[in-house]
Amino acid sequence: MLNRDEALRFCRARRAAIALDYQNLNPEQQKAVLATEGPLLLLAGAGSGKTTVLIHRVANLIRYGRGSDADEVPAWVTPEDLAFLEAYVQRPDPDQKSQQERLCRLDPAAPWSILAITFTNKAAGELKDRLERLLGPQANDIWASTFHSACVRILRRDIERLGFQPSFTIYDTADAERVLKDIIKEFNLDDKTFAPRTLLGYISRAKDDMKTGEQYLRQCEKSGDLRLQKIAQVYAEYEKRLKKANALDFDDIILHTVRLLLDFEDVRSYWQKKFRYVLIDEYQDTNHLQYLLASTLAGGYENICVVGDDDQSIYRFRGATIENILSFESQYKGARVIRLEQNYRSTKSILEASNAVIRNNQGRKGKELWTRHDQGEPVHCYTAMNEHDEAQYVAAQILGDVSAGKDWKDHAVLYRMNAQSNQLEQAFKRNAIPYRIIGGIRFFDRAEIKDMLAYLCVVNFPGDDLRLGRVINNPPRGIGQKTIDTAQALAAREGVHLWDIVSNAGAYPELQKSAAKLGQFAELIRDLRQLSGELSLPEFYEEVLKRTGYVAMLEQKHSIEERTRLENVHELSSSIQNYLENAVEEPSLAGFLDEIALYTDLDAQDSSENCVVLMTMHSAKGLEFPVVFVVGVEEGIFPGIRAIGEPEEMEEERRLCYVAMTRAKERLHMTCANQRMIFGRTSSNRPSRFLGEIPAELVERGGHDRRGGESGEHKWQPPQRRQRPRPVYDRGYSVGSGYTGYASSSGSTAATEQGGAHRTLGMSRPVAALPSFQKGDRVVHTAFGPGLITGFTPMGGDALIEIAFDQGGTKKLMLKAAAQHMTKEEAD
DNA sequence: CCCGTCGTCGTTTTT
DNA sequence: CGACGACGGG
Repeated sequence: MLNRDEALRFCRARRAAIALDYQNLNPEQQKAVLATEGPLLLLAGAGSGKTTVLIHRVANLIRYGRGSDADEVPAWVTPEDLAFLEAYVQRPDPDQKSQQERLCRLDPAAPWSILAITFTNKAAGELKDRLERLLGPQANDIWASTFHSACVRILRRDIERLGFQPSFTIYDTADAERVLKDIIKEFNLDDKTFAPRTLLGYISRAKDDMKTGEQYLRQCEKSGDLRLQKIAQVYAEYEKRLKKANALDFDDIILHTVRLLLDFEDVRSYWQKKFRYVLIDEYQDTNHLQYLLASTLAGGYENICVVGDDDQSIYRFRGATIENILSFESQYKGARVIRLEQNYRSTKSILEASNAVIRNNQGRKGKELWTRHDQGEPVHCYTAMNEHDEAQYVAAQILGDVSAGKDWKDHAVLYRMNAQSNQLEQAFKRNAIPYRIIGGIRFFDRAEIKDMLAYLCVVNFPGDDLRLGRVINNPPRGIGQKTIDTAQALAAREGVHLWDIVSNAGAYPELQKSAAKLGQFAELIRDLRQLSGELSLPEFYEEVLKRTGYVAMLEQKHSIEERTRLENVHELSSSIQNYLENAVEEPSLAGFLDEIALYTDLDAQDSSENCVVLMTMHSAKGLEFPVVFVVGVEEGIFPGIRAIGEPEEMEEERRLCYVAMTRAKERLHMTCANQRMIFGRTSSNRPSRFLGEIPAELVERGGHDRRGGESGEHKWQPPQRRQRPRPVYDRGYSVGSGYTGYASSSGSTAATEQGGAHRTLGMSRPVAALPSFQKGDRVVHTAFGPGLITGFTPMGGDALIEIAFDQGGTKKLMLKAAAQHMTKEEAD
């Protein structure tokens, strides 16, 4: 037993000894790792090493428990131990490491008692991976997951208390909108004043407020607003239908979990006892409900650590409330706050410019990032004549960088709206720049994939009226809308599922005409249900493809579209394979559907692919690139038209600007255009106010500045640039060399190009229809004449091909674009 | 019942 | 410009 003074010294030495494990972290980061107990707010600026801290913090909990943050000493500690530890801190000896660990450990946390919540599956996956690398297999027991998957795990266990079957299905946004649309139709409401999407927003907000349909209705009745009352009625009906279908939408997953925890003391205390440490990442993106969930789960030990950056809150439009982070300290009295302000990512110029912009916001905690990095280049602001010129500038800069030794993948182009990507794509195709678009249509959002999943859902649970309605006449079985309406009306009247009517159609005189067809369909589903019990999942899926006639339907047609769909449908079986390989529990159809519902993004993007990346500024959050282009920085676009005159919205746009700018490590370009065509209309916007907020001395201007004459007529050139392979920009993009002549013809045809107009290059398994050229083919190009394909590199949904032309040397082209101008040379 | 044409209306996104 | 939904002819 130590005396008081010795105990104090022991604690100090213990903390210092533990800190030795984290010497590569800066003092603030170390503090965050070592502060294990009680509520902690970690304000982590962009590029401040947040994830590293999170990982080490978890590791510390598992290795040392609360050893670094406690002022108590185990009774078995002797003065000799104290002496040992103090000496160890002075001169660490690797041979004595295990002795040090034994002395420093205090209630080490079991992996399963740690809950680490992130927003995306990707982030959760990365967290798990890095933890496993650091801690070994025990990391698998850590609950590192998204809000939604953690809640589903909780709900599968206890949701019966709320009157749902544990086998509930999950409705995605499209499903939810479908249900709303049906209700709107049934209620005879105008779908313009009651747009499903808008209604879903109201419902979402009501849920965030923890209002049931009934409660919301009562609240709206008091308000006297007729439209709100209608909306509340729709919500009540929506709630009823989901309950009947045993379905939960994304909001319900959180809402019902919170209900479960609040209303059932035993459930609550079970989970509160289980989770000794709760960590929430991206806290600035949480909504009220998620706050409730987190604080309730952490309500036992109150060891809650939230990590976030109020300046990077960009999801207000989907319910995130910056209040959660701003008021954390008042929610948790005695909460510790640690600021991570050292930035390890960007140059001084980029950081100072970003700081200057965000400083114009009112509602923020206040935080100034700094770096040890060099000043670097100024921020390059280029004023283009139009969007075409803008895209060409970006392309030319990238070509310059690459010839100076940079990789394609060192570049990212960020825009406000997906619609802005088109011109950039064209420019990249013209200049043979391999690129990849992130976002847009995703694999699991494709119609054919949703169709197949709907079949699986119906087989899993025929009472799934929504999915049944989707597949009943798809492929066409002669079951028309009228029949479906009749059956639906019958189901509503009798209070049963659509399936109950369909599978027993003969009993209803109203369905006399289509009874045979309905019977056939019912038979199909019954057969499949039987098979699902007998076959393995992949075998079963093959049967579904065959027996539903879906594949046959696609095989009949021969357009590129159908070929692509066919491939996608087959591709789904690799998702099944993937599920089987990674399944934690006994794999099942229900388990697969569960996973799919929440893991829209199963196959993470392959970041090793050497491509320029194009994405929205929103998608760029959390990423970094040596060179970043922020395009369309104009009033009306960024900030968007809807934000002008709305101070709150404007601040959100500014935060978005901050996020976009801080993605850049070495060089940041921001561009705007004097004139731009968007949505088929030409408009002329002034440069964004955000540009004006960057101190002039940090900026280098270029391009066609309207006011400053043509001062910066020619764009800035990177100092290290020596030669450029194709001086496309300098010669002007519309007239001149044969190359650009080709470019303009491509520009006009590109819109009709097969497959290319679709965003097949999304995050998920791009199975695009590629024109059938391959390495070794002899081709004739309309602009360059005959040649031989000497290189073929698949890239996203496209491919970069290299062609050695008989005259004029070797050119690199994007296949989809080039195919427009190429034919195979017939063998003679 | 199926497929084609015309007209409308456009942020941002994860689960 | 282009995706998607509402109508009307085959």
